[in-house]
Amino acid sequence: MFGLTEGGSSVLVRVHHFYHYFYLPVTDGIQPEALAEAINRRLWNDKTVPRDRTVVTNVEITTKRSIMYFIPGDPEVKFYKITLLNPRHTKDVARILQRGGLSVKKPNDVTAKLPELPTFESTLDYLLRFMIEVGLVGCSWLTLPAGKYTITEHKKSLLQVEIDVHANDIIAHNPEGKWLRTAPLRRLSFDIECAGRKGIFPEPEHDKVIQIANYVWDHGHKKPIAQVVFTLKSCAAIVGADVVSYENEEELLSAWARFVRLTDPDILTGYNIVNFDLPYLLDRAAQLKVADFPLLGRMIGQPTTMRKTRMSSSAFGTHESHAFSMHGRVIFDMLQLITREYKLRSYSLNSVSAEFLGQQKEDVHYSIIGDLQRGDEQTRRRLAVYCLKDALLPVRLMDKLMSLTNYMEMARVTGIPLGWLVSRGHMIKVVSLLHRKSHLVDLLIPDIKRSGPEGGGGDGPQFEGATVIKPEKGYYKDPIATLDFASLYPSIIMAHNLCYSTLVRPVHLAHMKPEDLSKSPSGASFVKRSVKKGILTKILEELLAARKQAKKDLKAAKDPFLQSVLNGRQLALKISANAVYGFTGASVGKLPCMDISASTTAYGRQMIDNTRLEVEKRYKGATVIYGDTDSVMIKFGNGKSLEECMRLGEEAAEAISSIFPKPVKLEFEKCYYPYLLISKKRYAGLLWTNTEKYDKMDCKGIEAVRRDNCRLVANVISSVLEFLLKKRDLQQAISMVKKVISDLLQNKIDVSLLVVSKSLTKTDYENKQAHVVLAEKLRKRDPGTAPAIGDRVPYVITKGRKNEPAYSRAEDPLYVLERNIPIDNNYYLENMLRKPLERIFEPVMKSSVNSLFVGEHTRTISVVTPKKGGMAKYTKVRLKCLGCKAPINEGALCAYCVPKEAEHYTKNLNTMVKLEKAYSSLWTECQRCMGDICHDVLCSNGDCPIFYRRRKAQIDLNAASEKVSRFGLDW
DNA sequence: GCTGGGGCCTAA
DNA sequence: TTAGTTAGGCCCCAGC
Repeated sequence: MFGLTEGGSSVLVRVHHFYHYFYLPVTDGIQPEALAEAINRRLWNDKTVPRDRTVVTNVEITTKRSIMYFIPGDPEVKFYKITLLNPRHTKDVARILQRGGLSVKKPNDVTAKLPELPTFESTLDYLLRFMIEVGLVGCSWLTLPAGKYTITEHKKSLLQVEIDVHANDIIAHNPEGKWLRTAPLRRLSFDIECAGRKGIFPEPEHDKVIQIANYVWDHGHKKPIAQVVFTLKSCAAIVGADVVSYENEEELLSAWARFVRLTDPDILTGYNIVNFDLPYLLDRAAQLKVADFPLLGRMIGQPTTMRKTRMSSSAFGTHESHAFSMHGRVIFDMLQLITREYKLRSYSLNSVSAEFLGQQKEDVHYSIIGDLQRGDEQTRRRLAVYCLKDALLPVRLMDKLMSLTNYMEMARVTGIPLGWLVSRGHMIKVVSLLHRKSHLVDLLIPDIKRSGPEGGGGDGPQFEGATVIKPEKGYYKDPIATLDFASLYPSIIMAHNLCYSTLVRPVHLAHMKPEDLSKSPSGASFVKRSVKKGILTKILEELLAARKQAKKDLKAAKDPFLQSVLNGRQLALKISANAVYGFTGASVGKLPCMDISASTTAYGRQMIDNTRLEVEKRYKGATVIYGDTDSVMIKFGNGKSLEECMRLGEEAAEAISSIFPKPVKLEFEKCYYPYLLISKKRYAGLLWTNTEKYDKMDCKGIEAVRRDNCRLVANVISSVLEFLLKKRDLQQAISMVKKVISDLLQNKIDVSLLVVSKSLTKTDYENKQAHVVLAEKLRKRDPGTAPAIGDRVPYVITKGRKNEPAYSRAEDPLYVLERNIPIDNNYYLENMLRKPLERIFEPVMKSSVNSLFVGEHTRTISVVTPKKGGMAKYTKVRLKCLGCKAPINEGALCAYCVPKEAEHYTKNLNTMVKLEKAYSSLWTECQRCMGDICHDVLCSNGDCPIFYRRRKAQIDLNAASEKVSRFGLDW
């Protein structure tokens, strides 16, 4: 175990005498010793282990029950507890028993062949088994009593203290009271820069690592311990940071690895370090044969290794990733964390920093990095400042988002180690909770057979889900009350005692008293809690009780650090409670049980139906206009005031709650007033929780909150909704839309607002799609920077050739900007803006919605000649007179316009001056953003609207000054 | 021009 | 070696 003492010294605790084990149901007549011998012999014969090795050290008979099914009379069952010397062989031993055919000697000397047998808990991780048995949860404190441990003399690790202890002597503490606070874990945040060949994205086989910037910052401290940047070649001094320069790359790498060992962080962080910085460094060091570089872990002489992984889940999507063996340090990549926890349009460090920290960073394109490196110590300093910022931002994000605090609390609440929260999915949390609770009451968890890839699983839904009430679409000027079931699925599981351990199989139903049973609407039977309380019920009750307590403590807490810990805890408890239902329904999981999940949703469907009936029965003139899963939206009648609506909602929630079993609770939470209901899962309204002032505008499922359209659409829809709901001014909404349409058709909209981004989710697609086709195109342009699976691909739709399909007209926004490729404005209007606008205006407009899209404002302005494709290739661009656009051969004006030269010249000059001003103000804005008004702006941040405007301004300015120069009046 | 299904993303 | 669930809207491609 790696950790810290109260005084802040780092400690490695080496735990001895804890052996892994699992269970097997007893076969009559087979003695434990004989079973142990048979298994060991089989392992020798199979040459799994050499003959001098004893794998199974002990088998004993214990009395337990399986967690699966309630059996009439709830009889105890005998199991062999099979203990192994080394957990590594658990799988081999379990497999021998599962397959059957093991020859075991009976006491009467007859040899019996074991049948195929189910094993129990052999897949439980050894580490988790240890923690459960000792009562230890992740990120918690433990005591080693004086005299019960020894301090190791010959250390094998980098930690300050190394201790040997017997597993039985460890005293674990619940993270409460005195043990609530967390240890000040040391974080090292780093970022690398690399460059070599011009214009090519760096590859570790060819391109050097030129800088590594670092922040060492203990969690909970106000200031960093160190800010260090390692550079290749000299670098001018940076105030507040240490600069260490090397002439040779091998030395640089070796020195950084030494720095890691010296600062010895508990947590390694950064942005995309898992899939870029760390693999790059390890590959590069291998290439250069820097032997001591991989020694980044805390165990002396144990190098860090890396392997590629591919994780996919419906929750996180598919991601190709890397796994590292780095003992004693948790790799906490902020990119990974943020993609998991937040749904954003873009996950670039820039965009994420803007979103959460309100600050941008200079985004230096990789092609410029090489030039800065090849310059002098000043340009390298420039790069180092940039690199340091990239190392700082991840720590800032971690603190701002409370990521570490929240994750540590999640580790405590679910009992798993911190690192697992980053490297594994949601299921492991429930597995841990299930094992912990089961262990206390002698229930065993079966190892379920893995069905093959095409086995039991399959693609479609495995059971019926929730009800979505058919919406009465429209715009409601009356207040709409919303009633919600609080924690619906957890409360159903508790109310009906749904659990693995309470499920009764059909064959046993006849042997049970009917009054002990309840049958769910989906047909499964469970025993009532008076007979046996389910494990899931217990887990959920404890989670919810703990959450109540955490919220209470949070209110009472004065210290902001403790407040954040407690807030993290109540959040973790809520997430964990909600994960239980999903776990039972995860068909490819550790312990799926469709009877539980299908019953849960079936009860839910019944409850929402009943709620609706009750509301409409009890309140004359009330209608449930919509509802989804756990909520109903009620219109109590015409002309009701907000106060009345709230009072009725309150009353209805209270009254109707009583018809459901405890702890189910229907709550009145809010009113929508006014309310726009577009369709199932799509609505918007002003949300009121008091009668004084609305809380906010709430949008669900509408384009304004979706990430699969461009910002222009989201912004316009948001504004329209604001006009309609807040100001209730249809005319203003209409004129705003007309203005946007007019701007769009006249090319006045920023490219950044037209960028669409979609996730690349797989490799083989059936149909062609814009983001997929573009990703392929980009791969051909530059394989190094092309989007990978799991990335979001940004694009704009260009004009392209005539009749060219939309998917092949998608183009990289930066590419479009640089080459001045025309954008298909009409496509944006007709295919992206029109339908969403129609859907929103339709319920509120008396006249035809079509009027929005015809008229003066839809006049198109002629656009620049396409530079590529179409006929442009074959036509030579001819000069045109700047006065009357007549073709001319040279100069600025045709013969007719020459007399007015002074006038035309002044006009063009004024235009140029105006553009110059616009450009320079954008330039200043960028300089301000990068925090340096003395240097060139190097930023090319594809997420920043200013960047697009600045580039566009530059292009326009160049065109204008080109025109002015054609007059040949060089002053 | 219509329809079905793939794909994406969201609600809960 | 690993992955929480179903319901549902809507855009676009592909095929007729």
